[in-house]
Amino acid sequence: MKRTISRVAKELNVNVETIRFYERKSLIEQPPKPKDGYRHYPDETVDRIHFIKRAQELGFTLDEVSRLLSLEDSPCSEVQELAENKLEAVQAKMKDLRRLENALKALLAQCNENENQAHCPIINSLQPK
Amino acid sequence: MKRTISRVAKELNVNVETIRFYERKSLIEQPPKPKDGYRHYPDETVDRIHFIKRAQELGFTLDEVSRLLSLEDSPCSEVQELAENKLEAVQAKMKDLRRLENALKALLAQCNENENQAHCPIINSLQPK
DNA sequence: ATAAACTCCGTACCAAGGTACGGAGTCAAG
DNA sequence: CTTGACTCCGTACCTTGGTACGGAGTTTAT
Repeated sequence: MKRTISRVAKELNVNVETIRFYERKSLIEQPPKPKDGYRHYPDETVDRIHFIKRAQELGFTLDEVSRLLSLEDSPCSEVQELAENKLEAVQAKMKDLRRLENALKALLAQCNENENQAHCPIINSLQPK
Repeated sequence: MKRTISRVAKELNVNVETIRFYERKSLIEQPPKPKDGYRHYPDETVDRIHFIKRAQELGFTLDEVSRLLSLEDSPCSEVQELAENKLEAVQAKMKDLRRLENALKALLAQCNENENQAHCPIINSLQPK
């Protein structure tokens, strides 16, 4: 029995709508519509969606996944470059979050030392002097 | 001379449209429109936008900023709770990014050890076996 | 007094990654 | 053979934090 779109969805634990969305984005190819009946999806499409999902778990956007898919048979170096850029972006984001973490921790520490529970040092720090 | 919206924008280095956007979101109050002429913006509004911008720098969303603004004269504990939640969210996000960082580093290491430059181990790891 | 610059207001649009809806066609089970 | 489930397709909607546009009114500079 042929694989309809909802079978694919079930196999991969994604929504039918998501698959159609990937089709619209040209991340996967829409199988031809048979004279009568429903479209059926080959193994390649299932594999491709799998690929997309794994790449997303690595933090790649769909646009980047699209590039990765186009590099499937390309030399390592091009893929490597994408991965390096992503790594840098991840590290930059972490740096920013560390800044937030430190700022929040400092403010919370001020709260704990605060005698005057009626007025919060966090609010104070946000108000222009 | 009264402060028009573009004066506020210039003072705070934000767009006029952003100020209007905050008005629509009820983060700031729109000053009444005089019988003739333009609205003019009091110091309080400028201070409030300043507050918004600083809170955003701490990672708070506009919805959260809205809550913070409503807590301006509330006991420390409520503000503290918001900040603690934010800190937790920041730390959770960092944890996720560290996972990405490690995964990407591991893949890039495989690339560097890779003899067969024609096929990339990153692509390999994304493809279903 | 007229043109340039600014305000006001409603509405539409942007990214990203989907989700939801509605109507028509199709398929499978009882 | 009918009912319920599924597909197909286009389109609209969601979130977040704004940005852009267009026309009418107003103010300022020359």
